[in-house]
Amino acid sequence: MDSDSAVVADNINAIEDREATPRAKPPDKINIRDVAGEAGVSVATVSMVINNNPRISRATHGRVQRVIDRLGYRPSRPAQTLSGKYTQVIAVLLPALRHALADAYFGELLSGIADRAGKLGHKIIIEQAKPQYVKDGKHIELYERKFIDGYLCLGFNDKHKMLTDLATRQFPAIMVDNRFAGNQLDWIHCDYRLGAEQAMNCLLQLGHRKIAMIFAAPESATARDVLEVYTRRMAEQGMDRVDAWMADGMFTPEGGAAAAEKLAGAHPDLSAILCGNDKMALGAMHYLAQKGISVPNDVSIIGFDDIQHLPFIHPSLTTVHLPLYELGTAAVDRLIEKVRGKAGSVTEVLPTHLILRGSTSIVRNR
Amino acid sequence: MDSDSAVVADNINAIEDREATPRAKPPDKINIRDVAGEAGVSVATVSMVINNNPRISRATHGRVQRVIDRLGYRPSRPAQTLSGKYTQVIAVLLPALRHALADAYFGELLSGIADRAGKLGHKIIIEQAKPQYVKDGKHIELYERKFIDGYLCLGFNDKHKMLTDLATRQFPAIMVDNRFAGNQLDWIHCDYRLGAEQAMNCLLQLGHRKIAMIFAAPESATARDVLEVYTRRMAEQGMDRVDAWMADGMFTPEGGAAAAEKLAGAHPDLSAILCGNDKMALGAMHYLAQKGISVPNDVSIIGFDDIQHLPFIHPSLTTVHLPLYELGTAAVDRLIEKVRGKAGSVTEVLPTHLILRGSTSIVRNR
DNA sequence: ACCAGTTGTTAAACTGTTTTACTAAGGCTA
DNA sequence: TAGCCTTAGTAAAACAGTTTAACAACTGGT
Repeated sequence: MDSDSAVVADNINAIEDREATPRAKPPDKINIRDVAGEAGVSVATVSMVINNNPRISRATHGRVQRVIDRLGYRPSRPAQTLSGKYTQVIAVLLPALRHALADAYFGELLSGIADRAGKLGHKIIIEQAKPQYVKDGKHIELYERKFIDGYLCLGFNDKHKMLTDLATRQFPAIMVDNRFAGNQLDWIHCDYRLGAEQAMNCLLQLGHRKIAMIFAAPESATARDVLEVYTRRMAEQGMDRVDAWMADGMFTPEGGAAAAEKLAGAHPDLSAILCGNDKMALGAMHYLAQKGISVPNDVSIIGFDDIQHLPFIHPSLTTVHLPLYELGTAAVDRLIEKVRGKAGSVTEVLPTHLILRGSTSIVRNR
Repeated sequence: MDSDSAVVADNINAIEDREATPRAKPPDKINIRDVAGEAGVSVATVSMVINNNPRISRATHGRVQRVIDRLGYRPSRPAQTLSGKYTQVIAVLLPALRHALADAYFGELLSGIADRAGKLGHKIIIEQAKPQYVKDGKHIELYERKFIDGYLCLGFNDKHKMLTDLATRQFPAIMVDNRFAGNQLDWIHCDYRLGAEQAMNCLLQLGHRKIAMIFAAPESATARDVLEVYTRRMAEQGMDRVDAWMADGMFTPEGGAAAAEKLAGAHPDLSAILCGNDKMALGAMHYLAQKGISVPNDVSIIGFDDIQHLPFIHPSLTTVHLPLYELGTAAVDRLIEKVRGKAGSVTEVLPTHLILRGSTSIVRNR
């Protein structure tokens, strides 16, 4: 009977299956061997077709590619990584700031990074380096367990000692928009010096001399670049004791407002304020408006960043444009080159430019 | 002598190594076999130690663990993934909005997702579903090439047809803070109906009847939930033709301002505006302030989201708090359960609550 | 006709882990 | 004391690719 022979067949199959593939695999999950069998070539050939190896002839390539398409075969990334050298994943490390993932500055950098990485067939993993995270050595695991090929470090400064972990181990890593103490790490950042010169040129040419500065995070090298230019340009104008003309605005609008209050209180005759970023400039403008001090008629304001989508700011903000998106794309390029061993040490600077808008005007005697 | 026998042993090892591994491997890269050899156990035992398998005795576990620590061994994730079932990575898909990565709403969701995923030993990959990305089928590759275990979809609505690709293939995926056409996908979202009821209760109890609404994205199910409650509650008050009381604010402050202008023009007697999110509420308030219309004396405003860090908003905004952070953590939990096969279909709602601040007050005859 | 060189393809080794089936030893019951 | 569970550990197969040495089939030169 059919059922009998079926049983026998089943038993035979069961034995053979036991020998060949103990657990039956779902037939829809096809691998490189299936493709090779179907195309009548070896797995090596299929692998070479996938990777566009020129050793394969056009004819074979086409034939195999057709089988791949027909079967809907997709190479397993974990297998490729295990066998090959790279993960095609890069980590984006952020500091433990509460709203880092909702920030215009990081958002612009991340857009550039994500777009470029995607275009180059890389994925990005985003991690926030919270204290416990660092204590557990998760940032080291990331590379050592072969999750990633390398790191992009955003928003860190000299205080973040965990970066030395990456430096001493020689992991491929690039600091984005900053430098790290003693150049232990490769870096690429906007030309904050140039930006500061552009801003100071603008204010000085408009006749301003009593220029205050709202800075933030002096533990960051690029922030110090700006401070240094500001200090020098002021000294050139005979203003030697600038310390009383500077206040920390903590990178936030509220901090900017508080700093503006402090500065305006100490120097009622100030005619311009240079701000370390747009958010602090926004806060300063808000404070001045409340006090009935007109921007730009009484006080001129310049920011840094040129963040998009500042809603309803009046007057519009004159600012130093930082090419953050381009910085993100360039950082990805440099990191991948570094991973591939094609790059020596990376130290690169991207030019800024001033965007003249409504918050600056010629100085007026007050 | 000891040194002699050591030399002999070395030679034997050298020969065996030559046979086993033709190319010399860098000695710093140690694997499970090295650990097994050093500890005098099989690789299986080491594997079981790593994974805390109870089959291993306390004594052996301790001995092997010590070797692991001494050698600084870290299991290779790609190898674990290849051999095992899971990648321990989840994809966060975002729509192709220009500043999605700099948005307070997404930022809060992402924080919850990132924190919870990290705590559970998972990594997150963030991808924006741009047209070309979808056309290339990258969103499908992500799962089929075993980059990830599953998807969290943020900010999508019924218009995003690419989600059906995930649904038809039965990939583990959860829509976060929305539903998808015909419930093809699992979802978890804030209780927008409840939020709308809370907001309407508030306004009605304050005596408001001429309540306008600034909505956005009616192609989104949760947005429709709010509209539906608004329409019903208005109808209960005898207000049947509400269409003229509604305007699309596009989720942006500018859109909110424009919508407020349109509504205030059509209904100079309106006494309150319900806004689909805080950003549009902000825009509406800005427009009203410019027109000399006082909030809340002349017009009450209620928003949705309770986004943090709205700088210098006066009066402070009464709003429906959405538990976005918690939603993010819950979404991760549900997705991982689903990946592990521990969950059936996921349809979950998280309660909202009203935060009463300064932008609402009792109605006043105008 | 023979040898060298080029081209295209293959077999086999290798990547680093998990898992399953098996074994040996020890303890318990009948 | 034989028989049967447990317990703790091992050997080997599987996972799904890449890489390389070797080889076969041509081509061209002498």
